[in-house]
Amino acid sequence: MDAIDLSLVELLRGNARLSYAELARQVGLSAPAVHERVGKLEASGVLRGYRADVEPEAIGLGVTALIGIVQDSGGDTDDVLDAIREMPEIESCYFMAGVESFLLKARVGTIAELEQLILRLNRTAGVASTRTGVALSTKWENRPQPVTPPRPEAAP
Amino acid sequence: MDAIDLSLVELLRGNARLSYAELARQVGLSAPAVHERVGKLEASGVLRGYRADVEPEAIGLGVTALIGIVQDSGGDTDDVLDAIREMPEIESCYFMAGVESFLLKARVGTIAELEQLILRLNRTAGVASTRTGVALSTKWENRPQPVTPPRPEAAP
DNA sequence: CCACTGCGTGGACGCCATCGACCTCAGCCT
DNA sequence: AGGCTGAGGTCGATGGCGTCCACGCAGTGG
Repeated sequence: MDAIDLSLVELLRGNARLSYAELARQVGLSAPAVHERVGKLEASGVLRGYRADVEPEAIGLGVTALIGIVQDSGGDTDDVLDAIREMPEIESCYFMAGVESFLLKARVGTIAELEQLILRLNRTAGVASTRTGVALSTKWENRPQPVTPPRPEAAP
Repeated sequence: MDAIDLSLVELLRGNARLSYAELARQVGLSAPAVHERVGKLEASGVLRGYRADVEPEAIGLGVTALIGIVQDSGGDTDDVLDAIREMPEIESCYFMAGVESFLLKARVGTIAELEQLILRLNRTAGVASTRTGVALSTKWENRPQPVTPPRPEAAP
């Protein structure tokens, strides 16, 4: 992970469809060299994939909600997690410090579907209660941070 | 936005680096036809961009926090929004129903940086208070929903 | 009936991805 | 010192891909 790798990651965060030739020009290497570096970044898990950023409303997902989950005392966290994982509407899942064990981001088409989702969550074994807030609008999402300050790190 | 467009969006959500030729094979059209369709989807804002999905720890962003913002009574929402927008650590920003006007997702390198960020937010004009929860781990994030059920919609 | 428009195909051509051969340099062993 | 070795780069070749253009083929309105 040197400075060139960081540049590549940065460039691909901004536009994942850049060609290797274009990346090569930007970082001042040859295309095969960039090809190999990107391959290694993928293999090492730094680059986990490439996703199109889609306008949610365009694909029928106009309702966004943030849902906090309070666990039953004695409930198994992994069981709850497995149950949540089976719900495709849950786009993100964070395990949190605090009273609420999980914070979920869900996207559905309608408020009625959100209601169904919340009912399903409340019915899930290990879930004591939920608290959901509806997003009136998404101002932005997954904005890539401009640069990576070279954080001091132990050399391998 | 017909079924083929939906397939293209779906395919690109799964892997934004698929070639037009590969997309063409998958949807049963020629490469130029796919090229044109994708171009129109981009122009119409359905496809907003293509992002590499990066392991945050790998680029020095190991701390994730969710922050709720309560506005001052009488504070201007847009002013608060503008201030938030200037903070690069805020990756997502939702305008919410409820006591907290905004729900932010922030990523920073260290707890110390998070502290600084929270102080900055509390110092921002129009912000009455903040409430932040730290994510102990991110189970998953921005998982693409499997398919889009063809939701009934008014034809333009 | 015919022109127009939208949307597709097929062909052409230059650029790109990718492979293999080779180069260079640093580190290390003898 | 000298040479081995491995990492990581360039260069050149080639087959596939992106992209432009001309054309075909509905469906539509005058």
